[in-house]
Amino acid sequence: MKSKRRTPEQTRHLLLDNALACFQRQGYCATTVDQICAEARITKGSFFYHFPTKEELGVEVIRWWSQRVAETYSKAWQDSGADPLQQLDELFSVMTRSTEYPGQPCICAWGMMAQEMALTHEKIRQLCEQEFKVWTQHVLRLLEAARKHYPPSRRFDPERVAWFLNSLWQGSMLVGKTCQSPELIRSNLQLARHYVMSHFSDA
Amino acid sequence: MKSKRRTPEQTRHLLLDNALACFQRQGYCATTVDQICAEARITKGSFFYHFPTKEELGVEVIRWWSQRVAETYSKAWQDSGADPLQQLDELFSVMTRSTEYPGQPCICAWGMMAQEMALTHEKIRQLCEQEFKVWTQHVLRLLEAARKHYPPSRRFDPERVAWFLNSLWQGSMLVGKTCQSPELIRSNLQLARHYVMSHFSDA
Amino acid sequence: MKSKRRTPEQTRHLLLDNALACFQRQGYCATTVDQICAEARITKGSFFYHFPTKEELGVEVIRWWSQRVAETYSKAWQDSGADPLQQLDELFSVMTRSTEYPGQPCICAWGMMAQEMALTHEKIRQLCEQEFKVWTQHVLRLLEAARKHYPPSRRFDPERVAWFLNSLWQGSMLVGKTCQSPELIRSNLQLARHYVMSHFSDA
Amino acid sequence: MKSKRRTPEQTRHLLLDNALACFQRQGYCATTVDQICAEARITKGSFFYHFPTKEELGVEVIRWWSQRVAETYSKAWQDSGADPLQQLDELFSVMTRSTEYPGQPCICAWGMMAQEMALTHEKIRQLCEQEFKVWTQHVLRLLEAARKHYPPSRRFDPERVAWFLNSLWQGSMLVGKTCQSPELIRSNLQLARHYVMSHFSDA
DNA sequence: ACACTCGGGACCCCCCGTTTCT
DNA sequence: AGAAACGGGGGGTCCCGAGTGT
Repeated sequence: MKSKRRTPEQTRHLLLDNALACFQRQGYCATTVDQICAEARITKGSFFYHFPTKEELGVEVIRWWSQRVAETYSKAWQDSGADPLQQLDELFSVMTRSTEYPGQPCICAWGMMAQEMALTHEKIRQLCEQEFKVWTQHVLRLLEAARKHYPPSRRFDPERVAWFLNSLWQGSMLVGKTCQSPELIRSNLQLARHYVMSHFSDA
Repeated sequence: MKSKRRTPEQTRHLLLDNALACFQRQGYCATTVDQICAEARITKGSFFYHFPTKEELGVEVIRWWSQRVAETYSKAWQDSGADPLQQLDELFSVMTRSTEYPGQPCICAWGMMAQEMALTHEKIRQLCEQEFKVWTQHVLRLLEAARKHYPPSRRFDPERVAWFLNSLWQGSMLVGKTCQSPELIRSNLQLARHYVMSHFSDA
Repeated sequence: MKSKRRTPEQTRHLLLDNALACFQRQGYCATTVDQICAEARITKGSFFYHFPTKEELGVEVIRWWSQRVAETYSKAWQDSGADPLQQLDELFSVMTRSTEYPGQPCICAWGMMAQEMALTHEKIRQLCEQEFKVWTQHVLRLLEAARKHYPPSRRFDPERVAWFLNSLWQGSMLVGKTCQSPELIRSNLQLARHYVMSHFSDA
Repeated sequence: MKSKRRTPEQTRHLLLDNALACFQRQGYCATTVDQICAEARITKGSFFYHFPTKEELGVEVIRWWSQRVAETYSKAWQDSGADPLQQLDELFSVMTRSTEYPGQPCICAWGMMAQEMALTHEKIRQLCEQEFKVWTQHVLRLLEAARKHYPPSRRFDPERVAWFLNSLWQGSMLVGKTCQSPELIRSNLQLARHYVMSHFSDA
């Protein structure tokens, strides 16, 4: 009863992990299937058994990243009945923490894929749009919960604010990477946190 | 004594224009030298006369874009002695207006190049970083001028706010393109404008 | 106690049938094992259980085709003691009839395989040569029987005439397929029939 | 004043020559672009400068072969005012001679391409059909001229006879190659020659 | 014995960025 | 400036075998 070296699922995960890393580093187009295979120590023949085309891999990598995101934000997203402002705080904490991995810059796979392919690969664009929407929806939910529990100091549209945060977050990662400055991202997050909190009369 | 159809400079500009358009649409890697030449109706031999390598073209396209940006923002950037808050307003107007070209999405060449190449092409990264800094510096100058003329309603670091705006702007274009929603960008700009103005007691 | 859907022999026949059809349509090289399996609704794993290599399949397909040929010509080939000229007539009838399947052109698997592989796959070549010889031998036998019963109107070598017929038949299928004209094949067969018959003083 | 090693035309001819040889030996599908390039000592980059795709090369090879055929048959085809029967004789001589190159079997590129691709590559099929027609037309012209000058010993349709010869010729090359017997081809040609001549009362 | 999933590597057609020769 | 040539991959396919189950 000897076991194979890898289960098919492990092979698939290996490929997705390495593809994700490559896409985050170099982008989709600059990453070759050969490179992914080499880094995953898997042959191309095997690669194309699991994924029909490179583009389909791109789709799957986006979904793969969505899973990671879900895990990362799980504490902030969960419908725990906790204090909404505390959950908003947790949200910013999660984002801030993801800038603190030493050595590797804070990069969103969705943003990478979307930037490169939004205008040329409709399917990818739609998928990224949807993921952005899901992320925004979570924030929106938190903002609405907060507004219910804390009298807003002024009128505001939670959905617009949620998209504002989404955009700021994507832009921060882009600029932060370009300037090699995680601090820049954290600074932006602080300002954003203050901006968001200022909508609620916490006192 | 027949005159040439194009001066060398015109050829160069033609290539830069077409390369810029391609890079904005598809990104750097997905754009081939052939494609640029075909769209510019210029031969490859001629291309490599004007640009030693594709990467060098990338560098020049970034600079080319910088020129366009300078023209676009000229009214907001200029040191006109005008009212700083009015100039800040003009700044947001310029950005908003650039989302209103029908048919073509609002895309920043710096952001495109930076997203794809920041981690792999050091030279490009540095150039983008610098362009970001220049842009931010202009905003910073406006914010400081405004703070001088209008008593700030609260303490704030103009530089951090300037980078905040830069990031939001980049992220808005990225997300707006992905969601095919220029309105989203404009909404973000409105919120950002309000956020910035709220630092000054305008009354 | 459920019975299997297919016996091994059925599986094998299914593969041979589909391979034959593919080879006739596209030739050996252009046909992939994948395609054969897909059309036969059998997995590749199963394929390589029944045939060690693709080339070996080619060999078997040739034999498979020989069986069909034997059945088709059975009435003309059989040593029935019938009138030789009538049997020669039957021979031409069989060939003519095989051009009349509507929709599918008249193609010989031997000719397909031989044309593609005679110079590169010695084993295939030998097999095709032998099948050609068998076919020719049958015709030769008929010609000799006819010569015995009907005084030849002139001297001729039955073996050479038999090969002549073989070649004409192969060439007719080739040209007929190319010109999408079964009529062309039938015309050739008519002329050939007349040519053959002219050797015998039918009285 | 040094000259280039090859003119572009020479390069093209080199590729066509080698491709033709490969196609005749192995067929279209089994021949790889790499192989052609290697045998022509030309790089792949250069190959695809001259031919957009392999299939387009196939088309050009057919035309290339047509040129050779035209040269080979020039004496028989030409409208020389010579005796038609003598020209028919020359026709058979040309064909017979082409079986006598020692070492290399007598193979027609049209027949090779048509056999492999008639049912799958419509463009190739049409081209082969047309070449077959041209060849047949030449024979037809000779037959009609002969009929005009020599009282036919019996009624016959020259066009059908011409196609008959075409088919026999193609089939002879196919079978002759398979049986490694140029003699077989020559025997067929002799019988065919006699068959054709028997239509005219030469005496 | 028979069937199927998964993996492996060679290589196929084509393209890409680049250089060389006119 | 441009036509032609150049290699080195790029994505994808192909034939086949190893391992597992029935």
